[in-house]
Amino acid sequence: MLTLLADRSLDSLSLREIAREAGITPTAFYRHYHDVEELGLVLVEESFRSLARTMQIAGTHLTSAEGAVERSLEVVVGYRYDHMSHLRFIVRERDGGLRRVRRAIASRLQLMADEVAVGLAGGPGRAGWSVEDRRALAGLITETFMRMLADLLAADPGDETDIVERTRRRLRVIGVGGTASGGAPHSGDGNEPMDGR
Amino acid sequence: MLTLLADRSLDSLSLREIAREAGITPTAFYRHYHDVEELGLVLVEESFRSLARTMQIAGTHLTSAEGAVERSLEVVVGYRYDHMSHLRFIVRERDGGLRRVRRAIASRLQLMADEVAVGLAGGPGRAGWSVEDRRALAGLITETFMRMLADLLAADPGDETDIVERTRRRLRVIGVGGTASGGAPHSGDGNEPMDGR
DNA sequence: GATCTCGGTGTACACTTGTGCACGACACGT
DNA sequence: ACGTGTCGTGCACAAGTGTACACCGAGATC
Repeated sequence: MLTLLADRSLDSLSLREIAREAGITPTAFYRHYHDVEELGLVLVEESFRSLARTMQIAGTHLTSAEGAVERSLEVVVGYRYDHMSHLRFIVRERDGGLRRVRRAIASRLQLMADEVAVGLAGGPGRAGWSVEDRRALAGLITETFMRMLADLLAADPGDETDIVERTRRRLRVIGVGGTASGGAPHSGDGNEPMDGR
Repeated sequence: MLTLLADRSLDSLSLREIAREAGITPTAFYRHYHDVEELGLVLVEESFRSLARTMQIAGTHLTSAEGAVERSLEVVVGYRYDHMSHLRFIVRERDGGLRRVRRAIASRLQLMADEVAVGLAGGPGRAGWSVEDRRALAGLITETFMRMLADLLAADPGDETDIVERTRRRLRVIGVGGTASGGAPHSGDGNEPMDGR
């Protein structure tokens, strides 16, 4: 089933195609789901089980100071390999799918980000932050990761390191992982003209 | 045509539907485009003309120090009303559409973000930043705006102010618009209720 | 004036689509 | 042993699909 969704959106799939892929007659499909939409909602649940866990782990990694970005990047990039189909489904349907599927995804993502936010509470240099600011930060982090994952799915293999590198830099600019104080992006780790000299 | 795309993805549209909407026979469609995909590419160009301009303006607003976030938010939120159809198309097809359409969108977005990056160069407190860091910042900003726009399209009217407020906070956490120095989110303004703009 | 090209038409064909209906196999509580 | 669900099948149908083909009127070009 998920192989069908590899390069087609859910609402462009016909019930018959799905049934055929499942090795089943179209009528038998009705026994299980009332709708293609209903199938979609089930897939959302299924997909988020792994994604939420991964993001949680990546988030807590970001609370430790040094090498934080690296480790959480590893976790998320690894997810991309292990759960490609689920990921692809979420990424594709998040903004494009049927309305109820979209809504389901949005609410799971919200939950996911909030979990990351509580994980962030223990982090260094963020003692004085309000709850809302921590949620905003968690939102930025998860969105940045989600963007990376989406880009990785779309890219051909050669561009992967560029994408990861870009994400690394964004995280650093957000102020996580490098210097505990946040703020300007970890000035001084070379590799760029830095136009200062 | 764009009314058709209001709640359907491009690759779920049939050539016949499109032709019907255009008041034309299916065969006549071939005179203009070889493919539905080709139509999609044209729509991408068309849509980005306004979006890129808007984002550019919003970006340069962010370089001025005080009230910066407010003004650029106004610009972007305004865009959502004026070019809803184009926006909807981009948001939906960005991660979900046909491969070539997706690619086209990705490259336009990249260009757009880079324009924002050069606009950012003159900003306060970012004199020492490297080119790459400025690009990362611009990427974060445009992604944050794009997310807001996508969420606005999906939300029902009551939630709009929440979404805008969330975006405001994210921008502040990124470090634009408030204190010139960037860094921790505008610390020192009491903050829990945070009702003041 | 003849000819060409462009954007349009209508018809046709072989498929695919969602869904309704009648039916079969098998597990299971009584 | 027997009803009763549950999950499957096959068949049928009207409607919609992409695309091929032959044709047509208007305007430019020779």
